[in-house]
Amino acid sequence: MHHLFDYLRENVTMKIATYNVNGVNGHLPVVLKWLEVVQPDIVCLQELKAPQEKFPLAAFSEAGYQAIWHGQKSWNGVAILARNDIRLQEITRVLPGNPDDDQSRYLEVLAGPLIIACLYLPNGNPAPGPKFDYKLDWFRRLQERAAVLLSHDTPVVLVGDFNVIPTEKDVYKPERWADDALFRPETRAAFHSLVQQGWTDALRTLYPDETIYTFWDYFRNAFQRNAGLRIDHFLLSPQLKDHLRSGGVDRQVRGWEKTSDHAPVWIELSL
DNA sequence: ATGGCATTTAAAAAATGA
Repeated sequence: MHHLFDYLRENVTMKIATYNVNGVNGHLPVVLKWLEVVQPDIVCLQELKAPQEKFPLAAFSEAGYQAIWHGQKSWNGVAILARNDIRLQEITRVLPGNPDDDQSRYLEVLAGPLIIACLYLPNGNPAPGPKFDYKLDWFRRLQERAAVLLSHDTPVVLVGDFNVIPTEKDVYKPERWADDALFRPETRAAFHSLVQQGWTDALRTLYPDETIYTFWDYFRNAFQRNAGLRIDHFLLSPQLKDHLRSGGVDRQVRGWEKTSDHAPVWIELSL
């Protein structure tokens, strides 16, 4: 009976979403409304801005989701939600390589047939400086972990807020961002080098030439002017490349009241 | 070059973000 159930469930489309919520409690009504409308199977959240004990588990349970989360007081924090019929199991909540790193920015789980690594890469501003050094070192550690993940047979999705504008196409005014930690050559090189391991940038692959933004800052009517950035990404391991069916940005959510400065991004995989 | 806005923490103003 269980085998039959697994067989049936694994031959459907799985919708995976990522959303930097900029405060999971401050923006909880928006997150819940979006979940109800979109009903993704798996959701990666970043910037919880909540300590471990203040994660709103009850609200997500009521919405039909189980959760694993790694909170932190004031800043950072990542979580993975999965619909209740999906087997969800933590692998690690630490990005290896720096025992002194106490920032909650990485969570890796087994979710059904997939490994999902939910990440919130450091912003890195101002650059140059110690924060930029931390960003690049975090990137180095991520690339090491990503290589390990690629060496396994299980398909992997690296997903979250990378705080990287990969190309000039991904920012409304590239010249304004030349010295920013999200767009500096070192940052773009690190992202490019990661992708070159064999990952597929899902949204860019689906829409090679279109303007795709996932973030609009709160200032100067950035959303209304479409002055945005593409910094939230899905990277797919080689096994998943031919299973990518669709993807997009839920732009409308950015227009809601009391909303995050990011919009949710999603893909559909046929498994 | 700066600041525009928003969140959290915690009780005013600072730190952080991108």
